[in-house]
Amino acid sequence: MPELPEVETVKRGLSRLIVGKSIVDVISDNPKSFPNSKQDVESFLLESSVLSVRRRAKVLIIDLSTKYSLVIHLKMTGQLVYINYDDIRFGAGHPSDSLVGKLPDKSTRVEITFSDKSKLFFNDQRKFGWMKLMPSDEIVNLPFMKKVGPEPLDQSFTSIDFISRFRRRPGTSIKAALLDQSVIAGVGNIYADESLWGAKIHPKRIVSGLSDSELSILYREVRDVMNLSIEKGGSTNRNYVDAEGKKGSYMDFARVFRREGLDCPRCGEQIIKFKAAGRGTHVCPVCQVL
DNA sequence: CACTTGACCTGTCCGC
DNA sequence: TGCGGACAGGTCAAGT
Repeated sequence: MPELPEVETVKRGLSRLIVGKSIVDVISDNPKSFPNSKQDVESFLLESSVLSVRRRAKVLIIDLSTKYSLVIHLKMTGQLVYINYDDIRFGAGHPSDSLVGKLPDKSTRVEITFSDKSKLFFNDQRKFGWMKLMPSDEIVNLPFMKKVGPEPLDQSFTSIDFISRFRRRPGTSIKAALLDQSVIAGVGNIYADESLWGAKIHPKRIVSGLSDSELSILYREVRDVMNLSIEKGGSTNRNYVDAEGKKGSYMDFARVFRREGLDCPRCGEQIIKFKAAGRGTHVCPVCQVL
């Protein structure tokens, strides 16, 4: 899933839905998805309550009253879906109504129950994702957190910052650099292709060959595309759903991603697909030249 | 050192 | 309908 806009959408949903709730039970089916000792779970997760939900890059952080946090990476197919059975019984009409009776399913890796009987399901078809319990103040020491680049949507993150970060990777392709989380945080395959199309830059161009002005346009595109996607609730390419099980609609607005064979919305040429930086890559061959 | 490729898993889709 | 292979939103380890 889950690039920055999708994780941000889940974060906003969970902030609204689970802050203040107390955890009373946890079931997990897979040690890779939930690599926590029974002792830690009993001491720091059960009977704790949720203080806040945060996001850094594509990582979600649920802070608990025990000064521990659940650190969660959804990787490709992870979902976090909350269901409040009382809301449904009383006819509050939440989107998650349609999921009642469907979860847990065979992709459910962790099921967290709150004191009001509502539940949070961590589903992950491919089992790449994980949900790790750790002391809140140790999160910054995780290797990923130490190396991850700045948040591109932060107010304080300027085009000057963007350009100087990319200048540190002069020899690589612009698509590989965009996907590299240590350059800037949160861009994945969808938004890399979408923003490169917006900036009229071919994904295989080498960073050193790009002008400051081109990088500055790319900076704006990255931010515009991800802000638009957050507004649309993210992209549901395959598995992604938000905290209430709803799909995101950014794919309806995508200009190149998964649109191979269709017309470029700018010039009408057919979109093509090939492999770049090891990933399926979508390009308008007229707007984006090597 | 900088950069690229393979592995981690399961499910789906496409061609034979 | 069945089967093999390619491919899928991310990140790390191992390779060049």
